[in-house]
Amino acid sequence: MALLDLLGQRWTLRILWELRDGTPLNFRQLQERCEDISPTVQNDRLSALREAEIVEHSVDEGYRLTADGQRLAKNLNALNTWAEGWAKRLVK
Amino acid sequence: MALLDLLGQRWTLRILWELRDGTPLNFRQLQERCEDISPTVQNDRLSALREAEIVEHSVDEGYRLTADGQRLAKNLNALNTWAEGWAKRLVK
DNA sequence: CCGATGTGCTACGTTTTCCGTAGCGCTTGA
DNA sequence: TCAAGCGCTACGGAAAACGTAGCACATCGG
Repeated sequence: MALLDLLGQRWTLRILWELRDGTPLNFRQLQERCEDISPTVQNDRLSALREAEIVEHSVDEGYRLTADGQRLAKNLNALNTWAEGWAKRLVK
Repeated sequence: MALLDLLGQRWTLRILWELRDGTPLNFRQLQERCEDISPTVQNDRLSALREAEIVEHSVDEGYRLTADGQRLAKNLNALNTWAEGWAKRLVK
């Protein structure tokens, strides 16, 4: 599972999470959303995601998911649905 | 998303991946499956996953997914289905 | 032309995390 | 009694991430 190597790095999932709804974000917008990410790591992750053709960069719009990336994002949404129920059960 | 903090650590996804089919593994078996994980980190992750009630430990059987964990694992399987097609597209 | 602003991105010293190896304390079976 | 297996930990070195500052470039108003 090469995917696990990619996703199992700090911030990778978070970046995909912030891009999941399809609206493009530029470098600094993404940085704000991710709150405490350093630009160094952000760029590392974006490079890897672009290499993997999950994220693409348009000069005038910013970073956004590719078609593949959007399919992946759907899985993240499913994951989130699960996580909401899980979080409730944990608190109780 | 507290879940992302948990999953976005090295080895966490991999551990879940190795436990996904439901058969329990003990500490050393899991270590073999994960190949290069150090016991320190393995124990850190297992502790966190047990805290989150995603993984549980039975003395005579080993580590296995909880009911919640199995629901999570289904999402991982879906992710894997996606990843297989994705990997093919990348190579071409 | 010239500064102000916004872009993606990088340099670099510090901090945090992870790794690798060895081995502990405990239980079980011969 | 003692060897083997269990979960797990100590600890020094290596790797990754962080935080801050700022670069090079493009655009736009004056």
